Amino acid sequence: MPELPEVETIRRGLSKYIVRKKIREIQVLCEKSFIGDLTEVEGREILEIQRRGKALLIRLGGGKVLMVHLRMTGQMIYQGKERFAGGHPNENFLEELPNKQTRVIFSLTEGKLFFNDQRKFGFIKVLGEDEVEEEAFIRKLAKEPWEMTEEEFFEVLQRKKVAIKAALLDQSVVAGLGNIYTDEALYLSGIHPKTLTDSLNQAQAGILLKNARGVMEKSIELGGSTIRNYLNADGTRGNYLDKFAKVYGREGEKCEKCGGKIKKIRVAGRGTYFCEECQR
DNA sequence: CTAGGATCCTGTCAGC
DNA sequence: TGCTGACAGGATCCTA
Repeated sequence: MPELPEVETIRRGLSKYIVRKKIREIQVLCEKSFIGDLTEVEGREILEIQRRGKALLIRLGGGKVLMVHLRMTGQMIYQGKERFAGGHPNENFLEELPNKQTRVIFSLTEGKLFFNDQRKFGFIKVLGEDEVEEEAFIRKLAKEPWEMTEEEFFEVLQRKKVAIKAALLDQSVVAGLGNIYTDEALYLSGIHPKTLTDSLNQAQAGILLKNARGVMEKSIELGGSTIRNYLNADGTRGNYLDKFAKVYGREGEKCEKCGGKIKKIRVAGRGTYFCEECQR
């Protein structure tokens, strides 16, 4: 799924196009993708888009909120005079919509907003303003890397005894990291993904937190995985990961730092890339 | 507390 | 060409 940088990119991009427009009508093409009562949000104005970890909170008039979680393959695509697409990068960014993977369509006062989701793990949920903090996912969410001090991060890790990769993926430890940025941050920090959290010292924890911030900041600057960098200038397909990923998806390639081979293993149930030489 | 697996679902790719 | 299994940028739930 889209991780924090992609969700933030969607938040910023979509804000330009849909804030101050009204939701005229909602079509739910897949029941499980939309949780709640349509009629509570139809006719409402879109006031603001916020983000909490990997979740979007679309604030509406009347004290209603649409919580969006893209999970693995969710996408938000606005089509008005212009198109803005973000989330899981695939050809849906360019295709005529709706298509087979369209789950929900929001008709706005101008343009349409499509929620596409190949695997149907994502969802949009109607909440009241006062229900947001009680919502299960939001309630468990830790601070984002920028809101947390190095000491705080170190203390959380000290209290646990799990593989550091599993800890970074745990949204109650730190919010926003997913499978890619976790591998990248560990690589930059020279830490093996299976290292137990309580065996890291304070300096290592500090470096890791800084690298987690750094790698996501850089990705946000590049616009995450949006339509802008999904296409190369000549119209051919491109992978935005090529721009900065040092280990993710690079099994068998040479490590930039030491020339060692990049390996792929399984940690916390996820495919995990790392350099056997520099990450001990 | 932990690890590990299954689960939700669709699609693609490698290997036979 | 067709089949099969593995795997996928997430999170939760279950069992041992």
